Amino acid sequence: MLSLTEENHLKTIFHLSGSDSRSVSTNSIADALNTKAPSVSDMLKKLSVKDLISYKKYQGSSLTENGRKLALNIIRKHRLWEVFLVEKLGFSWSEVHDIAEQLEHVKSKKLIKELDKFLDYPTIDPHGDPIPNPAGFIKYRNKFLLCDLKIGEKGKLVGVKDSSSSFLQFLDKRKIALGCTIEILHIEDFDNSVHIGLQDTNITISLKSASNIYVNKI
Amino acid sequence: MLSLTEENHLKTIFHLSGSDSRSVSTNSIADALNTKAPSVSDMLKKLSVKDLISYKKYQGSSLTENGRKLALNIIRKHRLWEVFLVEKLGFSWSEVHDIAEQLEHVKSKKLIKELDKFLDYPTIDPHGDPIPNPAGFIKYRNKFLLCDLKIGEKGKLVGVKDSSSSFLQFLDKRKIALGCTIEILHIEDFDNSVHIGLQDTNITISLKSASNIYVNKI
DNA sequence: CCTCATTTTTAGAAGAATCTAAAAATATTT
DNA sequence: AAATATTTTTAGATTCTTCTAAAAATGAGG
Repeated sequence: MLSLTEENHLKTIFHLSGSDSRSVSTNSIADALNTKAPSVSDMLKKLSVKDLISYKKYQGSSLTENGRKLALNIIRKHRLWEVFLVEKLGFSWSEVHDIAEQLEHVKSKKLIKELDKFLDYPTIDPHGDPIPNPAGFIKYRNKFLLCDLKIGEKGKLVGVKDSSSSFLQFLDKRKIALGCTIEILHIEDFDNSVHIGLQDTNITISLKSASNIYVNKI
Repeated sequence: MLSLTEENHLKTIFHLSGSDSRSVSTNSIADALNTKAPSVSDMLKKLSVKDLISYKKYQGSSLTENGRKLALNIIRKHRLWEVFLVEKLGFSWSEVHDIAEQLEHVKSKKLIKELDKFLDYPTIDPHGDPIPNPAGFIKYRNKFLLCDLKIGEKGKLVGVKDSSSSFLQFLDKRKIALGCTIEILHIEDFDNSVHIGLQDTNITISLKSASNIYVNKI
C-alpha cells in the first residue's frame, strides 16, 4: 500500500518524464511538488527499494514497469473524477484539478470500476487528456501545438499543455473550449502574437498562449 | 485546517456521545478508532486547545459547539457520499461505509454543495440515518428498536443501529431492507428469539438482531 | 475509609514526512 | 583542465502520529 506522498511522487515522475520515459531530475520533482530537493531524495530511495523507480545517485530517476502501472492507475482515477465533476456536477474545467487531486487517492477498485461505467467509459478528460485503461494502457493521440501550424491551416482544439486554472479561465472568457475550430490567420512579426479565427470572431493571442494549446489538424 | 486524524476523533466523539451529548471516555474513543488510549489522550489535548472539545483530565470529553459543527459536517459528507455510491454507482448498503470513510475527508465546499444537488437533496442515507443540513442541523426521528415492539405490533424498517457489513448482509440475504414492513408474531420464551412476519414470509431472528433494527410504528 | 482494580495520563521512543545547512558530485565556463 | 557554479545528497533537527511501559488519578468492595 502506497502513502499519499509516494503516490504523488510516482505521478509527478510520470508527468515529467513525458511519453518517452526519460530520466527526471530531483529538482524538477521538488519544484512540481512544491517541496525541497532533500525530501525528494529521501523518497527516491524509498521508491527505489520498492522497485517502483530505477534510481542511481546524481543520475535522476525513471519509473520501472511496476511504477508506471501504479502511476497510470492514479492518473486514471484523477481523470475519471474530473469527468465526473464536469459532466455530472457541473464544474468548469478550470475548477476540477485540485478536487481530483484529492479524490484520486481514494482506495477502492470497485469504486473506479463503477464510476467508469456510470460515466459511460470516457476516453478523455475535460482537458482533452486521454484516460488510461484499467490495465494501464494510455492512448496518445498525435496532436500539434497551435503555434506550430502554418498560416491558413485549421485545427480542432483537443487539449492544453499547462492546465492551470488561470489559463483555462482565459480560454473560457474568449469562448475557446475543447472541440473548437481554430484557424491561423496571421502571425505578427514584432512579437509573434497569433491572430486566430474562431467560430464567429477573430482575436489575437500571445505566442505563449498559442504554445499551450493542442490541436488536431483538419 | 484539520488533519485526517483530528477529523476522525471529532466524528467518533460525536457518535459515542449520542443525541444528548454526554461525555465520552478516552478508552471508548480508542476502541472505536482501533488505536490506544495514549494516542487519544494526546489528541484530546490538541482538540481542546483548538476549542473543539471540552476536556478535563480524567473526566472524559465532549464536543464544543465548534466541534459539533465540524463533526456534523464530516458526517454530512460521509452520508451524502453513501447515497451517491448506492443510488448512482449501484453499491449495496453493506459495501459503502469504508469508501465513504475516505471520501468524507475530501475538502471542497462546492463539491458537497453540487453533490447534494446532484442527489436531489437527500435527507437520509442508505442505512436510514439522517443527513445533517449544511448548517449542521440534524433531524432525529423518533424510532423504536424492533425488540421493543409488542406482539401484534407492526413497524417500518427505518434504520439499523450497528451498520457493520456482516449484519447488513444478513438482512440482505433475508430480503429485509429499508422501508420493509415487519410484524412481531411471537417471542420465544426460551431464548427471546423473535418470530417476525415480512412481505410474504415469516422467519425467526435472534434477540440480538431484533435489538439492532430500528422501526417506526405503523 | 482503605486497599485494589481500572482508567487515564505522562514519559520516552520510533517511523514518516518535512525542513535547513553543509558536504559531495556533476556540469559549465573560461 | 582548473575554477566556479549548480545540482544532489547527507546530516541533523522538527513536527505529527503512533506505540509500550510506568506513574497517577479515579472508582469500587470490603
